[in-house]
This record gives sequence, structure tokens and C-alpha cells, in this order.
Amino acid sequence: MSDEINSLEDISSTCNFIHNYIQEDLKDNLSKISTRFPPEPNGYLHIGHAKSICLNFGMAKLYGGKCNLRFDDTNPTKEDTEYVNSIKEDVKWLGFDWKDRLYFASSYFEKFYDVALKLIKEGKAFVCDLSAEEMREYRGTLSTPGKNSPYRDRSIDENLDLFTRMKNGEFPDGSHTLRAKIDMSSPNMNMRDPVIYRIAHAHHHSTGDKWCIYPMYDFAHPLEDVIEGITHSICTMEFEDHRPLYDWVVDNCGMSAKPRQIEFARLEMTNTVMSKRKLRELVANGLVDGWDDPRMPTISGLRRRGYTPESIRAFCDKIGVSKANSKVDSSLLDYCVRDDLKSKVKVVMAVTDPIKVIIDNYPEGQVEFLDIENNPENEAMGVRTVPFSKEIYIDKDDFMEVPVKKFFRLAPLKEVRLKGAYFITCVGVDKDGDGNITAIHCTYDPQTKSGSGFDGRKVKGTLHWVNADTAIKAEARLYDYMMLDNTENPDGDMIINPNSLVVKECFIEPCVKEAKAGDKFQFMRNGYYCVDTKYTTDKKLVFNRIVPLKSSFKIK
RNA sequence: UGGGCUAUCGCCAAGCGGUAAGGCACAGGACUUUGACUCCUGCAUUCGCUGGUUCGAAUCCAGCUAGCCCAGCCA
Repeated sequence: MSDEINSLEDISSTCNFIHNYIQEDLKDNLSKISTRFPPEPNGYLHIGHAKSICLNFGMAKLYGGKCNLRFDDTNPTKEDTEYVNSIKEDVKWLGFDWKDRLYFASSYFEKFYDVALKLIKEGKAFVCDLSAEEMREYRGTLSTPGKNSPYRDRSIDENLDLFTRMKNGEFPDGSHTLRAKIDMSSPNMNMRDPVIYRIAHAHHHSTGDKWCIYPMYDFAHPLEDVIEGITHSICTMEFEDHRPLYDWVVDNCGMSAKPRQIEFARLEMTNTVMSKRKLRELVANGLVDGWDDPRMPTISGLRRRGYTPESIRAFCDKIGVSKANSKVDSSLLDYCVRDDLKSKVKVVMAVTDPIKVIIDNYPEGQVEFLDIENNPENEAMGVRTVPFSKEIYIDKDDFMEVPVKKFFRLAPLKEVRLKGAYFITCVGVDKDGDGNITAIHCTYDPQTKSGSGFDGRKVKGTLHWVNADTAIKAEARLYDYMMLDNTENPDGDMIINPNSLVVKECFIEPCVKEAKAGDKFQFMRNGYYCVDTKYTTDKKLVFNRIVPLKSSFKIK
């Protein structure tokens, strides 16, 4: 898309503090930059991750550097190959290419171990026998300093022996840890002799049963960055307090690279939830149709809903990057998909809430084939042929027996245009015993045929319609925001917008017959839709509403 | 209440001592065979508050207030 940032001239409008840091570093001491997107493979990616992906890959591209995809798989109890596959798929789908730079923290385990040994030999790390509870007591609190572990002053030889035995599987989980020897009285909790290795007799998705000790994030992450030559390690704000520890590890690991950690605020959006915990809860409680439910903010959910990678990237560019907590209005994402789709997809006519219109003076049995442009904004998309005859459907919303003021649509004795066809005038309605309208009777004026150049009079409204005989029946799933303002009930249970999914039978013009899963359309005067990949079958087309069109028409 | 961070329009967000960019939303209007799109127009005498420095402060200083994060052998 034209408004994606691809060159340095483009950044003026969306400049952020990270650009400033990088530009300074490039001036002072760097020839090229290197970033990384480092997910833990313990779940599915969501649009918050997309922000990070766009940032990391975007910065690298903009400044002629590289961005790695690295799986931060240091906790075997939570990780799975299923997640690494879905994450790779999602990153690729978003349009980013890590080329040959696919890395796993787990492939560095040997190196981490060597650094741990080095730290022990230098007296900077020790094996601690404190239990988890004891360690919590020794750690102190936010406002009181901690106390040194009684094991802090073990000899280097003893530490070396113990750590080796930890590695060899001689001890059960939780019995020992390796800790960095820093400062138990630091006001920063992360510096109070943090654990850097724990024992976990667990099967790792990649290294299997080779290891039973695993490095902690705070130890592994800086080393991963150093090993890969990362220059700018971009992460979210909650790691800001970890930066002194990150720097401590970098300074003490004995390697020369000096990556710089930069923190930015996580993405939050209205009308949804973003935490992995809450998303997991929605899936577990059956409130949504899995991780890829079209209401979910997951990449797979957005994809199934019909969002394009371009629209998500544009969104990520527009929201900017800062350190302030903020909540982006979901209307910006809506805008981004519409803006992307408007000139790309075919505009077809579909009626999601049908009422029959009978054109009394149109010859019985006659069928006309009308040419209608596929996308008025994009002539290259050509035209298609649409059948028209005596009986058609229009949307119930487009008729009012007693019209409100400024109602431009069909009403008794009012004339409107049928898109691509004729002017029609309502001459009456059929009603059932309860007074419900069952059909609308109209007359048409043959002179007013679309494209004939007729300019005898004007009408204010143009309606979309579908020929009754040839209409394709399909299911329209009208999605709305997953969450309203209140995301929880008084008991603390998650609740979703009760109107977030309304299923309708709809009629669509025949050209849509060949549509395949994932195909996108604009339903004229209605919204953008995407053929659902999960429920569409050979017999049944299912459309997801991606987003409705804007409308300035409101009754009252 | 120890430490860290943040505060600019309804929502994001530029701004880096020289007199408040931009986008979304919203409101008017033009155009319209989509009440869409597009195009115009409007939308912060004011930057959390209070003082101070300065010819000049959103930008510097001091104090206050509010919000977020940290006491996993998670990341």
C-alpha cells in the first residue's frame, strides 16, 4: 500500500523514539542494525504481536539491516512445535521474510551452559539450595531489602561440582538453582541474585530429553541477542526493570557484542482483549469458536475474518510506537481494512434481509442480462453480467411503508433506481393476516434503463437487489466487536458482545457461485465479506462480514 | 509505602527553548447509478497540576497529582 513506510523520507509522519535511538547509534558506532522478533512458542500470535513484528522487521528493512525470527524456547513445560508452526505461518502471512535467519534459543543451550560455567568460575554465580518459598522470604519485599542466601559463599569448586551434577540429572526439580551473584539489597527486585538456571526434568519440543536444566529468560535472552549480533533488542515495557540485568549479563558473558534493549508499550485495543490468558479463557470456556474465531484478535482469527496482511500492516504503521500505555480505538482497524479492500475487491449485490419486490408491468418470464462494473473505482476489474426479471429481492431496510423524513429509499409512490437496471415506483404492498408486509409491488419505467442516457428525472436513492430466480442462497455471518465496554460480569467471568455474531440466510447474485474460501467481496451498500474457510462446503457458501460500510444515514 | 516508567484534542501520536504536525473518530458542505468512496471545511490560545528560570517553556528546573510495571525456579 502506498502509505506503508518503505523509505526514510516516509517516516516523518510516523517518527518515533526508536527511530531516534537507531539514527543516533548509526551515526555514532554502528554500520548496520540487526533486530529480532522473539516469540515464545507457547500460544498463538495476535495483533499485539503484529505490532512488534512490523516494528522489528520494519526497522531492519528501513535501515538496511536484518531481522531474525527467533523462538525463545527456554521453558519446555509450556512450549510446543504446534505453536512454532503456527507462528511461522502467521509471520509469513503478514508479509515478512526472515530468509535463512530462523533461530531457536534451544540451539544455544550449550553456549548458555558455558557462560554459566564462566560466571561460576569468576565467582559471579552460585548454586543455591533454597526452596522456592525460602527464596521468596530471602528476597525481601518491594520496600525492604533481601538477605543473602546462606549458600551464596560456596567455593567455586563446590559450585562447579553442584552445577555439573544439576546438569547430569542428579537432583530433582526445585532442589537447586543457579543464581547470579549481584545485590540482594538492590531496589530493583530483578537484581536480587536472580535465578539463571532451574532444574526441570521435562521433554523439550526441540532438544527432547537432552537437558534437565534450563536457563531463565533474563539469562538466556541477552545471550541470544549477543550470539546473533542483535544491535537493538526491542521488547515491551514490562521488561524495562530487567534492563540492568540484561546489561549485566551482556557485560559479564565474555562476548564482545553489545546489544541495546529498547522498550515500547504493548498494544491495547477497544472492544477486545489482548492477553494470552484471557484469549485462552475465551477458547477454553467455549465463548468463541477456537483460536481462529473471526472475532478473535489473533492473527489466525483476523485472517479467517478476512482482514488482509496489508490492512494489518497499515494499522501497525498508523498506531505509532511510544512508551505510554494506551488503548487504540478499533475503528482505526476498521478504517484500514476498508481502505485496503475498497479498490481491490469485486462489488456485488447481496441481500441479507430479503423482501420480495414484484414489478407488475415487467413481462412475465422475461430475463435481461445487465452489465455492471465490478468496481467503480477500479475500471481494470471489468464488468460482469447480472440477470434481472420480474421478481427480485431487496433489503427490508430499503423500504418503509411510512417513511421518515430524508428517507431516500423505497416507499409507497416513491421512485428509486435499481442499481444497473431501472427506476421503479412502489405502487402497493401485500400483507399477511397479521399485517406483515410479504411483498412489495412496483412498476418500472423502461425508458430509465441504466446506461441508456436517460436524464428525464433524477431519483435520490439507488438500491441493490438480487434477481429472485437466479439468486444464490448463502449464509452470512454478521460479526461485530467481540467485546463491549464491560468485558466481565460481576463474578469476574468473561463475557462477549451478545450481538458479536448474527447468522443470516442471504441471497446473492449468481457471479459469486465460483467463490472460493478466502475470497473477498464488497456487498454493495452493506459491507466487506470473506468466504469462510471453516464452514464453507461444496454445497454451502458461508460469508463472514469483515466490516460494515460506513453510513451517515441514521433514522432519527 | 522501595524502584522503574508514563501524562499533548473523544482515541492514537509528532514535537527535543522560538510561539501546538498527522491519522482515526466526529460535524458541516460538494460530488455520487454504493446515504460508500473521493474532495473541501471545521475540530487543543493550549500541552496532568502548581510554582520557577528565560525576551520567549509542551519542551529546562522544583514540587505535587494520577496511571502502569516489579516481590515466578514464566516470558
